[in-house]
Amino acid sequence: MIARNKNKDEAAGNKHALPENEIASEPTGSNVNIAVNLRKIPLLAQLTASEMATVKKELQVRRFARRDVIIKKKANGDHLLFLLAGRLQAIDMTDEGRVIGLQLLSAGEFFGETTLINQSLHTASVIALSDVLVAFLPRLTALHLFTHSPSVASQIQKHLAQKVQLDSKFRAMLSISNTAKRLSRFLVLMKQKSVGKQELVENLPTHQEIASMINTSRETVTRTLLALTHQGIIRKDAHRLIIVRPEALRKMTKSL
Amino acid sequence: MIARNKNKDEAAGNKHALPENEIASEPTGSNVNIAVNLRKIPLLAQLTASEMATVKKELQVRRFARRDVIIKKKANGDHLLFLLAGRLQAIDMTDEGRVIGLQLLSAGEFFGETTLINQSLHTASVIALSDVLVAFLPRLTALHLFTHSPSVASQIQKHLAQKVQLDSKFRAMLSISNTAKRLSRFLVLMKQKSVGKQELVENLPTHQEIASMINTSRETVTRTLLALTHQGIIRKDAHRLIIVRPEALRKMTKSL
DNA sequence: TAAAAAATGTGACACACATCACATTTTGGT
DNA sequence: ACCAAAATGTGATGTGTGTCACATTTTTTA
Repeated sequence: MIARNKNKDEAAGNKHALPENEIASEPTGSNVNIAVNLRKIPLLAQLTASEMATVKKELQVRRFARRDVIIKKKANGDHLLFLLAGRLQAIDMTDEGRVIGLQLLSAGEFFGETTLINQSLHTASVIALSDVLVAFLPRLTALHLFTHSPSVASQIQKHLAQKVQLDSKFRAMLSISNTAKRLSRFLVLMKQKSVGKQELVENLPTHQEIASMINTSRETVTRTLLALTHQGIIRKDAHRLIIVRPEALRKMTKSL
Repeated sequence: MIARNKNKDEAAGNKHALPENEIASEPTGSNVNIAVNLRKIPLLAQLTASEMATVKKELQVRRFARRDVIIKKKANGDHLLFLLAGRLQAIDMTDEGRVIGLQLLSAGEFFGETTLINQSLHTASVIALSDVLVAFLPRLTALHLFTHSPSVASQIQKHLAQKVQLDSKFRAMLSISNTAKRLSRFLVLMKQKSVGKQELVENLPTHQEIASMINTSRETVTRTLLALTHQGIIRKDAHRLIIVRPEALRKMTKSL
């Protein structure tokens, strides 16, 4: 099942493979000095002036290139991280070395929070899908906010609860045996806005990335997407996917 | 893939199928009047005397029989629930009607919390694997504790963070292509205590239940478990499974 | 804007495992 | 202690889709 990276198709995925030996606790990436508008980060938007000042003082911004590793699995959770610009993906690896896509992150979102809360090691790696800007907030400051800032505490609680529910939807999706149905369900979960009767998926991941998230092969994603296009259910346009007939797609996920 | 319940083997699973039409918001099950020792529920153990009094007043205990439905997917989240005795399973269904096992719950654990926090509808159903005793705490009281009791707030935060991390482990497990490896990984995730060099899985679910959690068929679970037994890696004894050679099992999950 | 690297598209083939259809054993209810 | 119902065990068979091996197109990078 699914490619092992000896195949030409996958080889690329391993070029920036995570070096197992080097335990990075010091964040890598190049420091940049830019003014961050903290009010634009939802989690921090409602901090008091004094909290805001502390955060501003301790926040460090770093730039990473596409394919760089921002968090390495099993490393310590020293910081809460904010994605200021670009796109990230949380991944794990099977023991055969195949990538398992866990989560896609967009600007404004934060990550690394569960590791801080549990005082555990990172359970997944995070890599850059594009050039990115990431802000690092030291562990103790972040934990203090988690417990002492009512606005942050409540947001974290909601955020985690939502993540748990989303994960259970993903689990259900992964349990669909038929690959075409699984992909259809994935598209339904991915869709962001609706424009009239049509629905939109912006920033469609590559076939390889999709494959890694829905537990199938790159080729099958290609074939299935083609089939859906021929049936007039979806349409592709640059990096967007338009669900032309959402009902048809949703029906795909059900009836045999 | 995997049985559709027209098969004799699965038919049983559908006998107590969740009736889609009836939207149960009132909890079912028969009321019982027993004194609950709240200090034995970890989440409530550190409440103040006055909080404890309120909870005691509002808590309702109900008894359910094996296979009863305690929470129905898409119902409102009106209560936080505590499992006082017995075993529960959170499940979802594929559109073909196959059961997807999401989580096993044992005495002392609570559930229904994400629905309360998100003010959403239940995203999964919960059924009794044995006769059970469940305590119901009304929504508003529970939410009040979540935000106003520091001990509860912090426990909920840790609990959710842990759940998220466990879910990601499960996701990784589900992405293992080889069924035997997947089952081995599942056993590793299930193992509770270690006795000397051997490891224990108490309350081993039925083959059918295991199959529903690791996305395979009941027959394959039977065959694989048999194979592992013949290799002397595991041993079965009543409702326990003994991992005789943990290293061997762990190696199973890796090398091809 | 050329060259290199990713991403996408496509046919052929093999095999892991779901499915089916039973037999046998264990568990649970009365 | 009995009977029914669940759970477990086992062979035969068909097929969905992963794998391989390329061609073609698009995107990056120099």
